[in-house]
Amino acid sequence: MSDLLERLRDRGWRLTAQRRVVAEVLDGDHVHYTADEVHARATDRLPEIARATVYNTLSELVALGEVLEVSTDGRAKRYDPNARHSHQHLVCSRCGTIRDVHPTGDPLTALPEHERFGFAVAEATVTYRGVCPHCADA
Amino acid sequence: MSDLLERLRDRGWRLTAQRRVVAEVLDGDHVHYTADEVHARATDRLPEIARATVYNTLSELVALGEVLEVSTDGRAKRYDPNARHSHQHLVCSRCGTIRDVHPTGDPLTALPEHERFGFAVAEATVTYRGVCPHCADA
DNA sequence: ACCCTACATTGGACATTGTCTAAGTCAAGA
DNA sequence: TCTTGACTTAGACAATGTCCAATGTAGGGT
Repeated sequence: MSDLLERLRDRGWRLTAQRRVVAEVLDGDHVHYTADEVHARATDRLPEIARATVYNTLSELVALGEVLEVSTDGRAKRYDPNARHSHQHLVCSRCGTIRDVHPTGDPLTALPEHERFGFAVAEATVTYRGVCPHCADA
Repeated sequence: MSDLLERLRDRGWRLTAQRRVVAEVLDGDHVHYTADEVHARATDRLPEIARATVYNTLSELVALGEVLEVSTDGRAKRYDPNARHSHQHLVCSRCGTIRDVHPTGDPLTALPEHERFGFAVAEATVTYRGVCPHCADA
């Protein structure tokens, strides 16, 4: 993620202070912030950044394939900067904590041809749910 | 689904016209309506049913395990009456159409112990995405 | 180094989806 | 039939996301 800004500039992205800050907030693995969480953290570094700019920038990063959009609970979408390594998610059914996980095999192969109904199936996302160790104690 | 109302009455559910209508709308397999779609269809049969009642009734049906809540796109949740047979979903990435599908094997077994991070993993939901035949033509 | 200008940002209104509450209504048991 | 606690209602409110016109600015051209 550290050379993200260079990759984006190479693709003709105009580099503004706002975009830099959003990218910095998402830097680091295993982060799954909502748009408003990104906005709150961005505001720490650039106090007047607008909510709409955060939404715009996140959408662009998703469109460029640099960030994944994850919606595990029907509430706010979360943004996952770990887009370069295929993975799935494990979600705590109590507190909502998310971890990246790596199941074995390719889930696409589990869907037989006669269950595809003529769709050009391109992707399979798996969400595992269970109680995390922290919530199990409480 | 046809004996749903009897099962619910056996569990002490108070049977009102509103609840009956919501259950009737969800009757039939392979239906994946949003709450507002359920409300629109319920209104055809019972013009003054309130939106809140539809939301309440759907939540109760989910809590009772009679209906599944599905959120495939971060937009409105959809309600799936096919809760009695385990299945997954295939979603068109253009038009959002949803089909029930039955992959082979159990996706839970694909998550090794060392990838569970101490979670008591209880469930795995898989969403397949691709372009449906209808959208491929257009 | 300084302009241009196309693209980005801003703030706030608006849209969608879902939740809550207080007051009125009714299903079902006695 | 009466009673009562559960159900329904309407509308305000909350959370999340989108849109727009006005303003600002990054980066190329000179």
